[in-house]
Amino acid sequence: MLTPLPVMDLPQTQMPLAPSVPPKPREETEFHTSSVPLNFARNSEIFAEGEAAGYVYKIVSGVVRVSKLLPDGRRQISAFHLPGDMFGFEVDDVHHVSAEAIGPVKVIAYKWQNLLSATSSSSFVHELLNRTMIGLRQTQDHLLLLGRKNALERLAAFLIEMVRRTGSEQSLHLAMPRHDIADYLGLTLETVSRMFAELKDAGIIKLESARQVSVLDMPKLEAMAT
Amino acid sequence: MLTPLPVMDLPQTQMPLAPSVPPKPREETEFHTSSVPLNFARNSEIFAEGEAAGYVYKIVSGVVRVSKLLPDGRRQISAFHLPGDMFGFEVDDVHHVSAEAIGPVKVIAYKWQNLLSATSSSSFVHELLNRTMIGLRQTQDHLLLLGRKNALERLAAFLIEMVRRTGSEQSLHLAMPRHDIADYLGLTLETVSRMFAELKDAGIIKLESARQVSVLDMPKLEAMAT
DNA sequence: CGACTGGTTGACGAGGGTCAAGGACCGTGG
DNA sequence: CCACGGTCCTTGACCCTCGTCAACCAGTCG
Repeated sequence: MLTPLPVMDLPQTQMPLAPSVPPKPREETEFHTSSVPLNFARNSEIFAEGEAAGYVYKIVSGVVRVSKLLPDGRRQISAFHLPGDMFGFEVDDVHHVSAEAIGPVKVIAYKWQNLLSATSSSSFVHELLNRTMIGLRQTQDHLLLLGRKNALERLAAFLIEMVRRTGSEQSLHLAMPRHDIADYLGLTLETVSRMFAELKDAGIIKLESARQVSVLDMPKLEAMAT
Repeated sequence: MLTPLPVMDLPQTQMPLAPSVPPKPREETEFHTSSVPLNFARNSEIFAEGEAAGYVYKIVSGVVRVSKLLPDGRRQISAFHLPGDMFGFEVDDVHHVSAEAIGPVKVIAYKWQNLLSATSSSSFVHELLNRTMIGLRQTQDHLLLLGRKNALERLAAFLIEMVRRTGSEQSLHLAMPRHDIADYLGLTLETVSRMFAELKDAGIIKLESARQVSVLDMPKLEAMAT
């Protein structure tokens, strides 16, 4: 199940605010260990597309967005990661997506090489294979959403996904702004906002605030997600 | 590198034409072996969403589409698989996508359990992990296409992908009809047809026939894919 | 209190979907 | 050899969903 091995409890240095340079695992801190706890501030970059990959991250707290950018700035968020999730796997040694902290985030970074080395149990490779296959499945589901669902269906599916993953039936808290939801769903933030209003007007959800949503009629919401 | 082990050379029975019932690996044929060669006719189903999973398939010849359906018939193709590709992995024992032969297809089916059992080398698990991570990366790239690219960019990206994967610089042969391309790109077949015409009118491609495309200006095509 | 970030709402237009007609290209059979 | 049917493809006309642009509102932090 992958639990951190020898963990150095680093003095948790205060992180600079975005968009300044994010902290990376440094030679000195990872000298004797394969797992390093790290903190990231709101909107700071955990790793960037094109950067050398070498670590796998497991979230302790906070939410992370993983995304790809086009040269002109259009962005697609491929996943949100919640506490317990892992991200940062790469086939080769280059990241082909970037990862950013949506709010303050605590992660544990594992050195990729150590995980696949002979010393590590093969059960870990199975674990990793499992997580990767699950990620692939979720991404395929998301393809269907982006390729074939309309705006209302997309938002409904998003809310259902969040309710399921956070385990919060009512009074769901959304960690991310409308802009991130839009870039996850392949929409604009205005359209996301309009669809929230539509679900609200239909009596399916209640907006306590922009980030705090109560699902009033789960069956109807599920019906809308098609 | 995963090559078939003891292969029984089955009498290659003539396949029924679609949409009749496709052949599945049967008990009698897999009794002593973990790999079975199979043939599928045009448009026949290799496996369906919701069906029990138990085999991994490697394509010998032909092209396979992997897709998901919404209840009302909207379809998203998540990938096309060419000879040498493998597909059919599942985390649990149920297929969450379906796979169909686009034309006549020859595959080798491997029993999933045998591949992960103690007898199989751990290098195979690494191989599988690699293929899955590559699939995940390609799917993430496709998310960006579906979520953020316009119709012309999508078709350009598709043609570039096909040129790269088939290794055919000029005179690319497309195995699939417009409808499948559309369902892969999240468009309608009419829009796909119009974008083909647009690329043709711009002098970037030449349409020998609907399925036979010559790329006249690869740099310009790459520029259009954004 | 003011500045900033984030969210909502409206007016308008464009990109791509829908509907429809017709053309091209097969393989089959008379 | 040609006619026929089926599948696939193209093109046009129209329309709808969602993106764009803009103004305004709400909450928060100094």
